[in-house]
Amino acid sequence: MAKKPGKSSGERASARKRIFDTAADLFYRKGIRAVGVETIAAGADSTKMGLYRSFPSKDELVAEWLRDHDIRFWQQWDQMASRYPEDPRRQLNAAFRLLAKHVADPQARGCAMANAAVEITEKDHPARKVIETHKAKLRARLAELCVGSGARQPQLLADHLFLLMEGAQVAAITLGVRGPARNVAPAAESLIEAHLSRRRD
Amino acid sequence: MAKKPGKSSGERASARKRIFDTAADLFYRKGIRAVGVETIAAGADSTKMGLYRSFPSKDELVAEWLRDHDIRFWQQWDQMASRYPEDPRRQLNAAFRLLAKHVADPQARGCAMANAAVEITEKDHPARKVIETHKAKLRARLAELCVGSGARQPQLLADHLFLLMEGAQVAAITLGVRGPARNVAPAAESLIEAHLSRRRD
DNA sequence: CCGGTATGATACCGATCGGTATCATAGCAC
DNA sequence: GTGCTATGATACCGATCGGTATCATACCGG
Repeated sequence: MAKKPGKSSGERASARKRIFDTAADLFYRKGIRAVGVETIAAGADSTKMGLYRSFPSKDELVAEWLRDHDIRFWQQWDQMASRYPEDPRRQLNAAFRLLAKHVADPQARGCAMANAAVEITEKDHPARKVIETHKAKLRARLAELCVGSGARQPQLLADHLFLLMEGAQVAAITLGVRGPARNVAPAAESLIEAHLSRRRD
Repeated sequence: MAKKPGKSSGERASARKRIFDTAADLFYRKGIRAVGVETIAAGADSTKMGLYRSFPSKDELVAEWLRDHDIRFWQQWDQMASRYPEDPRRQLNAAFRLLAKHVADPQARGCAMANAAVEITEKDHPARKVIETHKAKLRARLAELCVGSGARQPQLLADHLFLLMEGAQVAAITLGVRGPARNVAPAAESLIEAHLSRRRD
């Protein structure tokens, strides 16, 4: 059996959890390659040896981080979707409101997955398939909602919306919260409407 | 006086140029932090010392690379624009065709500026203002064209198109040429049309 | 009390990082 | 020729990289 906190508040989390959380924070804020394992360990009040007792390598820690990000992402997504059951059009809308909220946070620095894809160029890095799977799933889920919304060309609309999502995240990095990123929701709305209205007649 | 090649073909370029070109290639393909100065020098058939005779630091070399990228980018842009004088609508169209061609190249790995923005998190890095200036200018030029095209809300349309551009570049990295990136041109067309047509009546 | 499990501390490994100092040489202008 | 400029070669610097080995200790369930 693992740890049962016993008393609730003052309990110190496991070294593994502290290291993982610190790594997640530093990787996202400073970048993967910019953060060394020693820095992570120190930030977690542990040591490099402590890190390597819980994770086989830095590369695997990175992959672990992104797997966790993927899980949390879809938890949020499903929770959002469950608020508008049987209404894919509203789910689409809610997804973009969620995204808009995220890119409006001055702390935010884009999408962890996409940023990792930029930094990691080795094709055999364990994080690469995590990233690709995540983004492929996002594309597919968008397509589902576009089908459900009755779009004329649902896969095409899904791709358009996908581009907006990715663009908003990177635009938040380069031009900040006052930049184009803050207009991502109305952009999605335009695109959706254009794809729902009959073409001309 | 500087180098006059004299005979045309077999001439070896200056060490500075070889180093610069090699750095540009490696930074783009492998990432900035993933490439050391020694690797650059070796790839240019020079030495680390040769690199530091032409560039004050790696950070400055990076900034120099992005400045050069900025210049070439706007040269291409202006050349494209000059093919449709007095027709901003067609210029917009041409810009997205140019982008579509770029993201269709399997060699491409997104936007050098945006990728650099992801990798460089130090706020005082000399490359950061290059990136920000470049992207702000892109946003402004798009807005000009949207005004000229008679959009109802030109700045808003410009931001929407900006998001598509950034999104296509990053989507090309994560999901490749067969991913959503290849549909960026029709996405732009939808957005433009939606902003040009009267709202409903 | 005993024995595992988790953890910290420290020292170490070879490799690479960005950056510099020094010496030699090749070409070109005068 | 004499210089000056550009370049290569090599050795070095302290710092950090990812990763490991070893020792000690603290806790916790039997």
